Order: sequence, then C-alpha cells, then structure tokens
Amino acid sequence: MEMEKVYNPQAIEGDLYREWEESGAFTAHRVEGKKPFTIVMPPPNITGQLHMGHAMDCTLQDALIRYHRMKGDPTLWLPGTDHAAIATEVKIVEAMAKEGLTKESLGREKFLERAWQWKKDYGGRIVHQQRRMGVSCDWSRERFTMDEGCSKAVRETFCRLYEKGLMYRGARMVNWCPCCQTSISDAEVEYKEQDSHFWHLLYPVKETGEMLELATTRPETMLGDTAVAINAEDPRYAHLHGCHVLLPLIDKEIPIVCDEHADMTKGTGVVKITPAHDPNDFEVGQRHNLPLVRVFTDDGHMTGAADKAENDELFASGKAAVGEPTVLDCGKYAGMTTLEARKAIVSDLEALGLVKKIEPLKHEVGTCYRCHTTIEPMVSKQWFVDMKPVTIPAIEAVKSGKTKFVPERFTKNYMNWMENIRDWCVSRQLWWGHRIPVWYCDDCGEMMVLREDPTCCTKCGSTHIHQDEDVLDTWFSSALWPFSTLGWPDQTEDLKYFYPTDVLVTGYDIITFWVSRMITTGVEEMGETPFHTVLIHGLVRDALGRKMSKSLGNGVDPLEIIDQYGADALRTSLVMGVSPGNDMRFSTDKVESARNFANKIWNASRFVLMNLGDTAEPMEGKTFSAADKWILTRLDDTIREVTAHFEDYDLGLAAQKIYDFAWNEFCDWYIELSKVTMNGEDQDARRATCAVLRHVLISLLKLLHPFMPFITDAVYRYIPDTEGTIMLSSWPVQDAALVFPEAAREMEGVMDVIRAVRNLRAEMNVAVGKRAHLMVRPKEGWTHAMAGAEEYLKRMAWVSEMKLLGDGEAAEGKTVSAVSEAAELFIPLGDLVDIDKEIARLTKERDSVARDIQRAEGKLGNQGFLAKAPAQLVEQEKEKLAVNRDKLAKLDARIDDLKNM
RNA sequence: GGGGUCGUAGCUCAGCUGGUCAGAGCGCCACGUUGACAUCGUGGAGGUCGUAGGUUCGAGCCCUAUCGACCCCACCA
Repeated sequence: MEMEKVYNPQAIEGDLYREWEESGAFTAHRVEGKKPFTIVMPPPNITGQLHMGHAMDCTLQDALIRYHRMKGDPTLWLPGTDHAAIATEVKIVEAMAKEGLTKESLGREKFLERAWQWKKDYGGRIVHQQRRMGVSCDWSRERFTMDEGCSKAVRETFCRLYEKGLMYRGARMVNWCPCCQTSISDAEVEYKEQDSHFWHLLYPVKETGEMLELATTRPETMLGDTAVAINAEDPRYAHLHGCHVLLPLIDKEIPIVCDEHADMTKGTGVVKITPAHDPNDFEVGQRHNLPLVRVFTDDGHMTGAADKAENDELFASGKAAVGEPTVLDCGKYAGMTTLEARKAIVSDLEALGLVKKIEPLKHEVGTCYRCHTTIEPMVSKQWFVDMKPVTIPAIEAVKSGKTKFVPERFTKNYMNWMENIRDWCVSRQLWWGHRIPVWYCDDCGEMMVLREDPTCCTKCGSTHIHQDEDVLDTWFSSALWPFSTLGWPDQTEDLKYFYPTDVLVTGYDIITFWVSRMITTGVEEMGETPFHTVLIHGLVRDALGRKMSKSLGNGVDPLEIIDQYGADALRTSLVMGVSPGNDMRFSTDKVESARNFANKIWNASRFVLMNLGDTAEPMEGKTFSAADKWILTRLDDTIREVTAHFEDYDLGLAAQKIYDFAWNEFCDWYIELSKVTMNGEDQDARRATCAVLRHVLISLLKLLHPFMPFITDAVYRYIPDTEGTIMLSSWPVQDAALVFPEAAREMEGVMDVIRAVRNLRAEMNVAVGKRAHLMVRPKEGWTHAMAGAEEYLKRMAWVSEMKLLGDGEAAEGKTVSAVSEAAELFIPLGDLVDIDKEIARLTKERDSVARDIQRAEGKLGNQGFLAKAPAQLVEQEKEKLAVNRDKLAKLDARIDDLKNM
C-alpha cells in the first residue's frame, strides 16, 4: 500500500485503535516471577466529558504504560469512572428541573433509576472519548466506583472503621450548602472575597444597664446567640464577669462568658456567640455548655413555628439526643432567607438605636465548590472519620520514602495537610452515592452498622427498622480505588499480583482530596502504601493563562482538536517540553507544530521505505560510512537519554529529546547525508546505509511510540520484516557494537565544514542553486576526514568541485574564506569579492575568537580553577584554547594576505 | 499568618546533582520548486537569564533581601 504524501491521522486512528483493542494487546497478564508495572487510572467523573486536563492526564499515563509494556513488564492500566456523588446529583437535578420535576416529587427509587441511566449515557461517552486519545488501558478490567465490588469495599471499610472506633456519628459543625442541601467537607469549600460590612451592635447588660458594643459580619445569626464572650484578662470588662445581656429583639437573657476566643486586641474585644451557626462559637459553646439554637432551616431560611414544633417532637420522642440543637421560632423573621433576615434585623435594630456603626469590609466568604452558594456553618448530625490515628502511618509512609512525590516539592502540600488533619465528615445528604450502611430500630433505638442488609433489629428483633438516609462523600470510595478495583476485600489473584501499584498520575489540585486519602486507607487497610510514586502534573490553561472553565467559555474540546490534528499531535502538544508539576498553556500553535512533526516523521519514513523497497537489510556484517556511524552513535546517546528521562518521569524532556533527534539529526542531517550513498554506485555501501536507515527509523519509532502511538504503529507496519504492532515490540536498548565515537567526531567536523560553507555562501549572497568551487586546507589530523568528505560537501553545500590543499599551500585567486574546527575553507568568487568587505567580515570573526581565547586564558590562569576544577574540565578548556589559538592565527594570516592583494 | 510556584530572545516555555546553557517552538527577516516532506529547506536578527547583594576558582542554576504575577492552607467576632 502506498503511503500518502501527507500524513492523515483520520485515515488510520480509528481502525488502529479497534485493532489494538480487539487483539487483546491492552489486556494485562500476570506472569509469575516478573514484577508488574501498574497504574490505576484516576476515574473521571461521569458528569461531563473529557477535557484538556484529562487529556494530559491520560497522555502521561499512557506514555508510561506503553514504555513499560515495551520494556517487557507485565503491564496493567486499570480504567474506570467515578459516580461523583454531589456533582452528578446536581446535574441530574438540573436536568429534572427542566422537566418540572424535583427529587422529592420523584422519590428516591425513581431518582436513582434516572441516575443509573445517566451513568450509562455519560460514563459511556467519556470512555469513548478516552479511546479517541489512544489510551492503552485494560478495558476488560474497567471499574465504576459504585459497581458491586467497589460498593462492597466501601461497606467493608465503613464497618471496619466503625469497629475500630474511628467512625463516629456526632452533632458537629459542618459546612452546609443550602442549595445542594447537604453538608460538604472543608476541602470542598471555596473561599471568595466579597464586599460586606461590619455591623457594630449594642447589647444591653442586664445587671448594669450599660451597652456592650460588639461587631459581627452576620447579624442574621443574632437570634441564635446563646452567650456573649469577653476575655477574662480584659480590664475593660472585668466588672461584667458573671453578668448577662438581654438579646435585643427577643429580650432573651444570655450569659456573658469568659473565653480565650475573645481577642482583646480585636475590635471591642466582645464577641457574640452563636454556637449553632459558627465553628468557633461552637467550640466556645462546648467549653461553656451553652445551648445550641438553630435559626436557619436546611434550605437557608429563618426557622419558624412549624420548624420548632417538628424539632420539639423529635426531642419528645427521644430521637434527638442531648447535645443536638433546638430550633427557635424566629417570629416575624420566619421564612425569610438569610439575606432578607439580615436586612430586616439590621433595620429593626437601627430603629431601636442598637446599631452603633456600619463599616464596609472585604472578607472571605465560604462558598460551595459545586454551586457557589454561600456556605452556612451549621450544627448537624453527621458521620465522621477520626483521622488522626490513621494519618500517622500515612505520614510515615511518605517520610520514609515509601511513596515519593514527583516533583518532590509537592511533599510539602501533603505533609502540611496531613499534619493539620481534621476529622472527615463523610456523610452527605444526597441520594446518589453509597448509602451509609447503618440501620436504626424504630422501637428500641438500636443503631446497627452492618456488612449485610438486616431484616430486623439485631437487638430486639423488631422489623421496624430504617436505614440511614445519607450517602457517603464521593471521595470515600475514591480513597479505596487502588485496591477496591483489584478485588479487595476479596484476596483476588489480581490484588495479590498488582498491589501495590506503581505510579499515580494526577494534578496537584487533588493531593488533599484524594492522594492523601488513598495513601491513608491503603496503609490502613492493605498495610502497604498504594503506589511508590505520585507523579504530579499541572493544570492545562488557555492560551492566555486562564483556567479553562465552563463559565469563561474558554474550554477546548480535546475531540475537536483530535478531529482536526490527530490524537498524536494533541498528545505531543500536551507533554513536550512541559516540566512536571507546572501549569501549561494550551494553544493550537503547539498542536500545529506537533502535527507538523507527525508529518515530518511520516515523510522521513516514506523516504526510508522508498529506498528500502521490500528488503529488510540486516545490520550484521556491514561496513558503515562515516554518516552511518555518526547517526548510530547519536541514536545510542538518544536511547540512553530518553530512557533515563522515562525512568525519572520527566516525560516532557523525553519527548523533547526524541523530537530533536528525529528532526535535527535524523531528518536534517542523516537522511540528507545518506542520499550520497543511496545515489552512489557502491552497492555494499548502499546496503549498509539501507540497514542503518531501517534500524534508526525503527528505533526512533519505538522511542516515539509512547507519545505518538498511532503514527508510529502505522508506519511500523509498512517497514519490511516487522511483525505485529509496535506497541508489543521491544524498547530500544543501547548497543556498544553500534557506537563509533571517533568516526562520529570526524563526521561532526565535516558537518561543521558544511555549515561553514553554507554560511559563507549565504553571507556572500550566493544563490543556493549555484554551485561553487571549494578549496579545503585541513588542519592537523583532519586530512583523512576531509578527503572523504567531498561527496557530502557536494550534496550538502552545493559544491561543484573540491580541491584539497596541502599544509601551507595557498588558495588561488580571489576567495572568501572561513575557518572551522577541521579545516580552512576558500571559495573563489572572482571579481565578485569586495576585498574590504571580506576583511571586515573576517575581522569580526577574528575578534570573536580572540574574546574566546581571552576568556579561556583567564580561566586557565586562575590558580583556583586549576586546583579545584575537575581535571577533565581543565583539559577540555586547554584543548579549546589550542583550537582557538590556531584559528586565530589562521584568520590573522588570511587577513594579512587579503590586505596585501 | 504558614507554605509553594513563576519572572530566561517579540510570544509560549525548556534548561539534570553550580563548569560548551545562553536553548527550543512559534513569530520575524533574507534566500530557495536540490524527486521524503512548503505541515518543507538553508542562513540570519533578537536575551548583561526581574533587581541588589552574598557564597564559590566558577551561578539562570545555591543563599539573603527586594520588586512583580500567581497558587494552596489556615483565619478574620
């Protein structure tokens, strides 16, 4: 089959991927006695579609996976998707709203049916998109965080934590989203600066009648105040210890308490305490045994009589325990939103003259990371994980180096989070997620935490039982991902063989959410950290450096890019030259240049294949040309460098090296040089070069395959005597028999001469097509190399005829000249040469060489340098000096000659 | 308040444990239809590596300070 002149990715990608997948090439196999290489894919949310972040994420993973597969490791890349509890539920509710439906109107069961349908639709879509990227993961092992196995793992973990006393239920302060109507974890709160005010309020002291001034940013919470705090050391208020204030508007008597939370240096030193609606106040409340009074409903309105009645009933029935908040009937404010209540309360207080002043203030307000609604801190009954005990071994795992972050600096992020860990609120008031495996007996009040669904109360046998309404935080199941996906809690063969996995690839933005929790649960449940390396990458930003987001509308759809430029080009543009952990800007310019690179590879391959015909010339028994030896040596260097970069996870540099080798050395130099032999008469030499062209091309394609899987495999199949797919071929290794340092050095010298001639011609404005005579006077030791360079010079530097001059032999006629490392060059240009101009040009070069000499002499004249610098470096410097001195002498002589003409 | 990142050619960025590191891509200028490739080739211009000190024989690369852009965590009655 003939190769097209221009590489067309659309023509091959789809078929190639299908073939890979159907052939089972992605499937992992356990090979006893061989150490596997395993990556568990961070599961994308089923909410949306693939974005550039995913594209980068899976490109990095796929590159690592393909590299290891070619190295011969039993390789597993396990894919999957995440149910993304709150994110998905929000989407589904939005979609339902368009049909005029609500969760409540639908009911839990019907809602979940919809959710599963959603999963089917969108989960499938994202997986299709990943395939377009060329990911070589083992689809036969694909998992979902809510599939049977993962759910079992979740339940097991919950029960174990409970049994160890690390999972508890308690009334605690949570971040409440009135819009999503659920609690969210601290990590899910986004702080945003907002314009607001400081309201300075006056509370009358009952005993003394004086007015206590205090400031608040949330006056609407005042009805829930159950104390006012002052600092015990504060002399201003020493006389108020043990006194009370009358809470304005409702004339409720509340105590003045002394607490360290009241900071004498801030404001008036007086703080109102609303234990039910502020985290700090909650703490104060605990210390002073203050009642908790709720004034907000779950959906962000002021509580009223009905709410109070409902709450009272709970207490009466004994279902609400001591320590839970009571509810206030806010009277005229009942039913208002918190913002409406703020206005109303402030204006009523103003009417009473109880607002001393209002000052403007910018402050950070917590918002929900999903819907961006302002978070209301609220006391509510939730399930928490006691994190401190499980965190200690997880910190140790990183400290001891069992898990390393790449780049290392992200270790600090991890440590900072872990060392200041707080209890993790894991219950969510949602329907989509893993239901909390806890049942309550309606008759005896027994609480049951169970691995299997019960039919009756385990204590009293009553069948009047109900399950906890809440589900678990989505990160709870994510935390188990590295082993739940391998079959845990069952001791499966996969689990035994592939756990612990090797590398986790993810963005720095979820180190706290996810990475820390995987390490924690991995160490806790499996006794072993889930991966030895965490490879952190940055965010993909838009061309202007902004985060890609829906609201900005600056997101780029990876699929559109693939349609236009091909998956290989997209992948390459996302990794090449990108340094680990740093954000990158995405631009179509980059994709375009990657696309051009693909085309370059395609055409270089075409050239090779046109010359090979149908024969696969072997490397054995050949006599290689100087150029052959040079490219083989350079290939060896490149294999070493690229492999080293893969081992260091520095994929950006690995890709860059391959690019440079392919384009600058293989295409620009070797292919051009090879034309000399390919068009020559010497059949042996021709066969040798054919062998080298084929060998280097194959090696290059292999090195490139992890980044550009499609084009490399497509081309590989055209090459005579290759079998199967390149993805299952072997990674190139260095071969001492194919390294020729001396020959390579000579070739570099010749290349330098070629550059010098091109340079001369360009400066003299000699048209490329116009051939020129060349006289070459080799320097000492270069005669042999230069004598063999004639054909190269003819082809590469448009020389018509080359004449070798002996040592000291003068060039005839008017010439322009140059001095390179290997030789002096003269090109006769007849009367075209302006002698003064030529002198000026040479003088400029001479001065530059003189500067180099000066620098080298300075260095070598420095005792410190001679004494402390490595000997090799000193030697190198001396050589360089000698070469330059020679060059300077030649230039001076030449300038003299010209002046005498 | 604690921690971190970035500031290198017009633009986007690479530069490994300090010693050919002053680089690449894009852009720009000049020339070019040499049968792999114009998604190309050849040549060229452009930077005292934010600023000021310091360590060192030697510093984009280490230290200190400073300016500028940004991120994370904690907190702000």
